[in-house]
Amino acid sequence: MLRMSRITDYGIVLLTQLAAETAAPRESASSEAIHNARELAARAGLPLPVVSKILKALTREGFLVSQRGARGGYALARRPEDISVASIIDALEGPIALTECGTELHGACERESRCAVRQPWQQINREVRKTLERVRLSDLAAPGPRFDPSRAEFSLLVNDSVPVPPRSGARPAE
Amino acid sequence: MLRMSRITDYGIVLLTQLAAETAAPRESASSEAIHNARELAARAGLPLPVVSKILKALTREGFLVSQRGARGGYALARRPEDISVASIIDALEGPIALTECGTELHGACERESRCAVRQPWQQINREVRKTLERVRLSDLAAPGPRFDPSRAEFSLLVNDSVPVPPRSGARPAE
DNA sequence: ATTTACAGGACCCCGTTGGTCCTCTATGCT
DNA sequence: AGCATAGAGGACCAACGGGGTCCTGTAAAT
Repeated sequence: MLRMSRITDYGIVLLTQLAAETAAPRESASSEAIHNARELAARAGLPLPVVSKILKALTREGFLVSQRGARGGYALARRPEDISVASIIDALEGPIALTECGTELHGACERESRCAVRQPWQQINREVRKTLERVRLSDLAAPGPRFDPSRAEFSLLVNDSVPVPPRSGARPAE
Repeated sequence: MLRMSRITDYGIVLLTQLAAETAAPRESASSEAIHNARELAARAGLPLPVVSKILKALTREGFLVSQRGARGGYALARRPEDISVASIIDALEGPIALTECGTELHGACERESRCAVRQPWQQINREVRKTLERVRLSDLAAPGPRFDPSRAEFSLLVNDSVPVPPRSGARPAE
């Protein structure tokens, strides 16, 4: 169904949690914004090992900064409004492309030179990507009821204490 | 990578072939526009059984009309400009949704009432869907160099005799 | 030194997807 | 009438990838 992988879904949820925290109370720069994997997993209602894996990936990809050792954890590396949903998907899922030949890279499909649908697909992919680029992490985390579809500002309830279980498959963290 | 299934990809290629045929030479209504599965498979460079399966599905879903028996085959049920890419994806792949809770139907995610990212995702899905709805089969099949991203009109070469192998995995039909 | 947490792997199971095949029915042709 | 063609429908299978677990190493705080 035109799906993203679950990992990406989870990743966005986790980043949203961090972003909400960051945005909401104060713009306290440092220590308040750090959260360890266990805590984030619990809040998201996801198994710790999975969350851990995702957080590591997000760190490698530059979305998070990590602090090792006791009292360590993760914090956003950039401001939520500087992180687009498209970039998260790129990082966790590879380049956004509905079809293989939708990628700009050549060679994936051998007879691509004669393919009639290749160019249109690339165009479609660009459109979809633009849509996803307009949506920022701050839009997902924003508590205010801003809501303008064409500008991609969304409203939602951020419930700080009881968060964000994304899918039916999610089991309680342990 | 935010992928569509290969079946859907193939389906769009097949429909595009039919559409190009319909549009290009003349608007001959009837007998010229019918093509059997074997022929379409050969032209697409895809295995016949797979193509057959897809064509059956597209018929069930109302995109094609079929003629059984000798000299039978398939033809477009509607005009190419009345068929959106979104509707094809819907038919072959289920509802367009990046995440499960992106669907409008409830109950998929048990704790959806408290989920912070649900509403934004629904919005995002609607945006993506709108993009895919603007693209019509006629845009994919059109030989002319119309090209206006914002209006979703695309240019491409339609090579009539040697067509449209979609992916690297495709083997010659037999 | 001990404990807490992240880093980076290896590993494995299960579902989905793509692909095949077989039988039945409808239609055209001779 | 009978044969050949072509779609309908469904069972079945095999490969791949995703998501989930676990283990070992290292950094930092107390």
